[in-house]
Amino acid sequence: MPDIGDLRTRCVLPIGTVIQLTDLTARQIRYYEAQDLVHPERTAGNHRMYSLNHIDTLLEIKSQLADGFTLADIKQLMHPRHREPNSDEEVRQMLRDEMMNQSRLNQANNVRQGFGFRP
Amino acid sequence: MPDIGDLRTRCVLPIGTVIQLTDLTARQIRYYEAQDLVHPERTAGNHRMYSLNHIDTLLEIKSQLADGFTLADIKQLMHPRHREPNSDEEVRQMLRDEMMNQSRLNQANNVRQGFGFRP
DNA sequence: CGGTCAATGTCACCTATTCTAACATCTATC
DNA sequence: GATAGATGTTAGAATAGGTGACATTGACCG
Repeated sequence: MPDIGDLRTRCVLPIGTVIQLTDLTARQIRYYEAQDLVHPERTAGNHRMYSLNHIDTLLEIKSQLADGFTLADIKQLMHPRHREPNSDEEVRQMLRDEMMNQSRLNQANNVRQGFGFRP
Repeated sequence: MPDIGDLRTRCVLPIGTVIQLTDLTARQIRYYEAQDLVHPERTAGNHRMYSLNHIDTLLEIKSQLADGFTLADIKQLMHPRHREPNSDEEVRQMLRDEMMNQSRLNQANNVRQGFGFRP
């Protein structure tokens, strides 16, 4: 009898389902993994399997990308490197740069004024 | 943006996942469907897809089978045919029969005293 | 005991889904 | 225009899943 309680963290969803739930393409999902942003499990046959938390992460990535962030930025935001020299300040600088650098967003459809959090 | 809220009813799990979560075999899962006890959706490519509610149903079936019920019994229990002549009484009689008929359970491992509900 | 039925196992054959790797495209930036 | 980041596309191979048929097991019953 398996433990059904931890469904948020259990990897039960194949990539086809993830495509449906996130509206991302397989290419995108695999690329974000290659960039070290999601880490699905693998079946014995090497097929990726995702959890609901992975879905949330992917939707978050999608949202950040739409806001003009880079995958490298998002990676930093998700895994802040405390204790490493200059890293905190570097991240803050990147965020400041992003907020100043509205060029990407100006061309985009929705011109928003903030990111919901301030460095 | 898909609606992620109704995950209990959304069919997102392939049969391989269902096998893991229920500890049933593919043969059993498909047979219960053939007996009209579960009704998964199908992908465009004809692959079965299950929801969390389907998982619950399958675990319930498994439990009832372990208690000595027949798939036909379980179907009646799940879809009681009200309004049909004698059907209610028939089901009650079946339940009484099951409770009296301990032969199957005696051979089984766990000799239980009740079913949690009484007709 | 031999037959029957419900439930499950197993196998063969076919289709769908996913995998990796490589190359192409598009866009913003320098 | 060259570059880099993000994504599209395609080919070829492997895994996962589908159906259908036949075999097996264990109760039950005359």
